[in-house]
Amino acid sequence: MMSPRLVRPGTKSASQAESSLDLRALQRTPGFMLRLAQLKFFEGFYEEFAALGLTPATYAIFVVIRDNPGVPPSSLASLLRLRLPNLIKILNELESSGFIKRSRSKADRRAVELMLTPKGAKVIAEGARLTEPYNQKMLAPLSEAEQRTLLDLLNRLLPFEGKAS
Amino acid sequence: MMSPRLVRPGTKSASQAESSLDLRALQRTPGFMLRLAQLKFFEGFYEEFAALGLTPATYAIFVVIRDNPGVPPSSLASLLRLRLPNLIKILNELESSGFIKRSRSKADRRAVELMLTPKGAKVIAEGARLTEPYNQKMLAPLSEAEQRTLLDLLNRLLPFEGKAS
DNA sequence: TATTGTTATACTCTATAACTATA
DNA sequence: TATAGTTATAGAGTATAACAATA
Repeated sequence: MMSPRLVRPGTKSASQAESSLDLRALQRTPGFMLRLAQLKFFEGFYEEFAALGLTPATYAIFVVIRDNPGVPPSSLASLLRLRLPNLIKILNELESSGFIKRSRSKADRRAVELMLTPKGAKVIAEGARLTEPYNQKMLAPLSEAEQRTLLDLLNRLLPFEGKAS
Repeated sequence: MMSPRLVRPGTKSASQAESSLDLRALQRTPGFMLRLAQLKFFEGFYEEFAALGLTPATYAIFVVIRDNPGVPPSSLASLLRLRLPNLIKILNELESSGFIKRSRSKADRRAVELMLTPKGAKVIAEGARLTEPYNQKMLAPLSEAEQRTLLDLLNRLLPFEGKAS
């Protein structure tokens, strides 16, 4: 050991323990706080949905196809803010695993229509049952009214095509 | 061209135009909305701060070192939610570019103390002047009261060591 | 010629293992 | 033995370019 010091053992360093850092500037930085919040939600997601093999990306893909059967990959990509080639790679895996199927549009034979298979519908149905408890766990520090406010503010912040709920 | 149709030209597909998709489930999903919001802030950041060569990561690093001179890499990493090896790589670049300097702690010669050089201090000072207009631009759809509410809710959501403002 | 989907590929970000030096 | 920092490296996520089929 070294000479006696005023901070308790377990702190990182006498001069700059983590708990004594000045973080006020970052706490007032919305972009930084949004990043931390998103990391929290994604880490929690992997824990909660790991058993189903769902990732945040595949969860969102399943939900959009479920609610919009026949949606083309291009719409799905722009909606989820994924580049089309990156989405295609995921769709290839989901199709070869039997969760979705592709078919060619009769009206425009370039276009692809995406559908859930029964297997895919089953997975997202099971995932949907985990969604509420998961969201409640992540949002636990906020009251129900505050949770609604947060969601509303996020919706208003984003330039969505369709109007928010 | 094909036979007449009811939707206007320019829409993606007669059956599933983007603007007619049902997105309500995702809009009620906080993790998804947080991801979109964070993407918006990061894309806006790169546009606004590109001239200074700042990224969201280096901006945050500069701010924490500025407000906490001597902070060790390990504290910085856990604070910014970066893995230490990944932070070290960034610190190496920042040091060899002359923005920060490392020195060994006298009390514990394993520990490194990070400081801004005058060059680094100048960059973050210039960056700080862009911060308010940038945040206002990103948060424009919200009133000032709503902006404060959003920031407050995000702070309350996160298990911060130091108390929020 | 323009659009949809696809492949190939490169680049950034993130994660893990192992090493050095100091304690 | 444990800790702080560092290196090397692998993996995931994201980006652009180019091509095939269809309009």
